[in-house]
Amino acid sequence: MKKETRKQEITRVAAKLFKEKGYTAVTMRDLAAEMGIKAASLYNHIDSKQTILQNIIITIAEDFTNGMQAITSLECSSLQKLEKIIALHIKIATTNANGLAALNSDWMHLKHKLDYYLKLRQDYENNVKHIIQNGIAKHEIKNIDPDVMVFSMLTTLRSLYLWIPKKEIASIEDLKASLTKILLTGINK
Amino acid sequence: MKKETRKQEITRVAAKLFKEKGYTAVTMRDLAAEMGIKAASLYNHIDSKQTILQNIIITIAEDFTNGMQAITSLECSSLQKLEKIIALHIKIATTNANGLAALNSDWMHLKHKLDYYLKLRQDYENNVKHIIQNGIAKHEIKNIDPDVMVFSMLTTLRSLYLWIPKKEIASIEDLKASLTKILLTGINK
DNA sequence: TACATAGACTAACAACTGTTAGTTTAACTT
DNA sequence: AAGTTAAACTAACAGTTGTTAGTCTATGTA
Repeated sequence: MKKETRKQEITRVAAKLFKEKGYTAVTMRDLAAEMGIKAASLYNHIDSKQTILQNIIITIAEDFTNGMQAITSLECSSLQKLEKIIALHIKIATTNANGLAALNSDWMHLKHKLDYYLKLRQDYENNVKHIIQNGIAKHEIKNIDPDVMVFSMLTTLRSLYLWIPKKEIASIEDLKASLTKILLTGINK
Repeated sequence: MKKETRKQEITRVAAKLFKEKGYTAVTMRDLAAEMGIKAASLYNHIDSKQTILQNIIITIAEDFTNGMQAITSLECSSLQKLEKIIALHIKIATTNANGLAALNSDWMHLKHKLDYYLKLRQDYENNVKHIIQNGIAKHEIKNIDPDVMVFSMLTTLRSLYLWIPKKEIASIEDLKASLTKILLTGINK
């Protein structure tokens, strides 16, 4: 566990502020004050406000993409894959709740990387949908509108960052169990 | 159906812009341009940017509160009440998707009415939780952590505004049916 | 016709925005 | 001891922000 660089510290603190007030509402002076320095000093470490947002969001989006890649290449049932997806979301939400907040609320403020982000997101959703469609075809999953299933499941999982910080670490396993039961037995055949 | 006043028109257009970019990122000049007038002219109709946000959010929050009050006073099973709650969310999301977006993303930018909003929201959540707890006590609902159930159900319902505008009006009834099945058979005993 | 009103306009404000330039200071390296 | 560097600082910039004051114009009413 290497010591955090100043740049990483700024990114982490920025994510926290973005979660509280949103990207646009957080000024570089706010961020500097939270770091205990002046706004101009931030620029010794980072290029711009925009690249802070980029770093936060793209890092997480790629975490999801990599996680999904691992899951799709598994040889297991659709339900088991969905279970892995739930675990992936819980993992990332516990690791980086603040960053997830920025991803969920401020992605539209991305500039250069907006299209890239949207592609990663769309690919991810398509993967979830294919897993569900496969499950329906193999009679593992109820024959309900797959779009509605994807929506219901992903909106819950995408909001975990709001929820997890309130729970103690010990109960994360319980959360995973409850959530799996709620999300999957509703569609399990 | 009375004709929309200029003030209502501004509120409606503001909600649309707030949905796209968020409250802070939308300037009064943006809003004026969308209305086809100059920023200063807006002030012939509204008091401030803040009161626009207030009107949007508090109106909807009170719609939810009133809807919940009607539901809690019903004499029916817990599952039927939850079904009514799903219907309430779909109703409001179809009526005012843009306003819901502002409520979900920009409530923290409320000033005078922030505490009032938070109270309405907390009361609403408590009501949902009580309905679920009652259902568990009466063996209508599976004995899973009620907090996780409330979270899962409400985050899905609160995100409907993102989803519904993509669907045609004809399929809203289908959506309601699918969503009820997904959300309720997962917890139904 | 005379008048009142609604609703647009221009001009301006003080405060705040992200960012740059140039400088200082304290800690490591040689 | 001398030199280098990381990382803070002050000062300032050009543009943007919400909002106010005062003015003009068309429409409806007496």
